[in-house]
Amino acid sequence: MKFILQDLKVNINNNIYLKDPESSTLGKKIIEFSILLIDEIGFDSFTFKKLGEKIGSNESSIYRYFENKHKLLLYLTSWYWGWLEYQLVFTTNSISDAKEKLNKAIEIITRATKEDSSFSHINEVLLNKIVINEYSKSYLTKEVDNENKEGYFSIYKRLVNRIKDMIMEVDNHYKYPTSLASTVTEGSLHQHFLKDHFSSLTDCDEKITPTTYFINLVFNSLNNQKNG
Amino acid sequence: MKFILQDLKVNINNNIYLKDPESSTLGKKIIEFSILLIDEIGFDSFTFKKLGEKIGSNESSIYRYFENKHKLLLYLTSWYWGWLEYQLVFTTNSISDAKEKLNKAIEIITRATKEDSSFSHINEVLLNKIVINEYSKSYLTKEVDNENKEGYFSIYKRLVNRIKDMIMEVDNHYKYPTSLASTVTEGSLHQHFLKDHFSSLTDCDEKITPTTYFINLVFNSLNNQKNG
DNA sequence: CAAAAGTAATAGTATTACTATCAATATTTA
DNA sequence: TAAATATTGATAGTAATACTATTACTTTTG
Repeated sequence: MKFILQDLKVNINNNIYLKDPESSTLGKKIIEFSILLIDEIGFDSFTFKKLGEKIGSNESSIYRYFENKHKLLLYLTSWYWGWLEYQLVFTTNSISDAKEKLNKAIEIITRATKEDSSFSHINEVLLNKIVINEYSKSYLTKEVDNENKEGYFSIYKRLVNRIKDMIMEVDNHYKYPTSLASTVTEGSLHQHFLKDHFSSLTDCDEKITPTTYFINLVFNSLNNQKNG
Repeated sequence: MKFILQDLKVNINNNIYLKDPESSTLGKKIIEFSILLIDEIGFDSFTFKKLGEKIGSNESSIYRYFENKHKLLLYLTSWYWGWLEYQLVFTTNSISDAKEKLNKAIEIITRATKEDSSFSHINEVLLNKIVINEYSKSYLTKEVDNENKEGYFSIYKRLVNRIKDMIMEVDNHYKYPTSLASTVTEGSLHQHFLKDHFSSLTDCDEKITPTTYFINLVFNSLNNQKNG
């Protein structure tokens, strides 16, 4: 898997950036160190000036790649969801049994990223943490409808849609496959957050993972005589 | 119900404010118009200066009530959850059947607020919208652990805990009552948001409400032979 | 080797997020 | 009712943020 992922280039809507960060050394540095810095100080305190200091570059150089830090967050999170989607498709592709396939899919989207694939400038473990802590901020804005129209969230939407399709493969009488898919995707981030900061609001801990919980939740709902 | 709610004073952790906004006319004006203004321009663009202009008061006067806008958001959302908790307790109190009780509880926490009770300076319909759009921002911060220790989220935690208890009353063998309770509470806000901005990520619309979806989700999981 | 592209440095603006001071006005209490 | 006290408003000021513009230097490429 690692070998194949080496050639992965996530296709990100090119209106999110002004200049493709993958196209230059500075661009890659911006991505690499923005992940480290956002993880370190949080997105709210993160500024292009601080990032510039960190990479020994000028603030104005960073502005040539991204209009503002919001767009950078959209870029990072899009990359993350694209990376997850790749794993999802790659891993579940060969599974013919619908239940087994869905089971694997839930596992992939709900697990914590534990290993940095280390071939690239992107630290996936930290990026996963950033998505848990900051993703909501990318869409809880007054501009969300415009940005959605522009296609800034299309990778995420495609991912949720894939889960929905797998749910329907298991039970095409279940009435809420889309909501269930979005509940698992977003709810997983939330359960991870609760585990780290509000342990009294979750059953998840070292033993019980969000994966365990969500697999149980989903399969309880599917092919269940109560759901009709 | 309205009559009783008239005397409601939600008990908010007094470290959230510098001076109790309920204690003066200006304080109440701050609460009343901050709800209108945040709904109008969003929390990110909201500033105390703009609020001051709106209520014909000085920026510095508002700073005497709240340290910053983050604390004001904590105040508003705490009030909202306290108000919901009151409704929950009041409405479910007399119900003896555990399933019926849980059903009613889910209804209360997942429904959209449609009517402003209009007795007070607080517009609950708009406040509900603010909670949907902005609540996550109150805890997705680097300060969350300290603020949690200070008790800034205790009303929310107590509410989720009440749902958890009701879930356990219905099925005390179910393994994830706390996660299910937090999934419903947070997931409900999320489904409402999706309904308004990402309709392709939810089955909820005018006909299917988040209430319908979550009641189905919860009762499929409880007393289900698969859940063991 | 010259042109083009990319990057850095500097400077500058408007806004934000406050703090401090003092005067004016209301309210409380002796 | 006068004095004391609390509350609010006005003004000013600071440091940081979120940019934009210009110019010059450096590297790549044709």
